[in-house]
Amino acid sequence: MARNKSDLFNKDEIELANMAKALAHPARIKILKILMETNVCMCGQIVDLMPLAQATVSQHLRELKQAGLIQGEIEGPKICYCLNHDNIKSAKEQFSELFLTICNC
Amino acid sequence: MARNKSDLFNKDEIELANMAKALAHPARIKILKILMETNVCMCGQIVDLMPLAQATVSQHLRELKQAGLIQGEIEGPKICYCLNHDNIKSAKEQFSELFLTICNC
DNA sequence: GTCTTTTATCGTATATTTACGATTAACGAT
DNA sequence: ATCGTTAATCGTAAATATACGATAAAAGAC
Repeated sequence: MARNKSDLFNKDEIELANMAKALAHPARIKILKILMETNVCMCGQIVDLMPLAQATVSQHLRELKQAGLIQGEIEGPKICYCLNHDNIKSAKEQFSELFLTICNC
Repeated sequence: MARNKSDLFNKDEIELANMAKALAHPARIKILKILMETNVCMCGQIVDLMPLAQATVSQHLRELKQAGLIQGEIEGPKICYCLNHDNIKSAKEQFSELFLTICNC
């Protein structure tokens, strides 16, 4: 069983689960906050603000990018990361919908 | 590095990440919806509605319980699971706060 | 061209997650 | 006491996530 998740659960559930997975690590939440609250955008600057090695931060950035929560714009040898507001908005709405469904509050 | 996460990230970030992790699987999202939308509450009934084995569903139930999103009340040999509305409300607020922080929308 | 800076990727080790069948435990009914 | 029923747990296999150092790649500066 469970060879191919897309057969077993509906698309909304899978999408939301993926979004939740992207948020399921404190490092990634912190990165999102850094990108919003500071004018930091480069990987190296983020590394300086995090208790993790450069390779690890890069891996987390990739996951956030894959989830669509951030995007990276190449500026010469550096890359300026920024939040993808459209997709964050969409994620926000997906979570809202879930809580609307499961929370009578 | 990263021996003890609690030293490396702040409590809010870790809590939210844990909540996100609890939601980071379509099976668990589906279980929450089932508990809200149907009058099903027993593990066996949930199994019938899911494409997973009883042991696997039980494992997912345990994770939801650990995260505080559901609770189980023993009724003889069965256990009636139900949503923990207080904690779901709290989770909802945590996510809201995150999106308020990272989304200018 | 070569050097420097920046970030991604590789290789790898460890931990966690996910799934299952089989078994156990708990309890009501007989 | 024995028998069903229900759910948890055990044991295990496979996949994924997390972390790191080392290396590679890309691009501007010289």
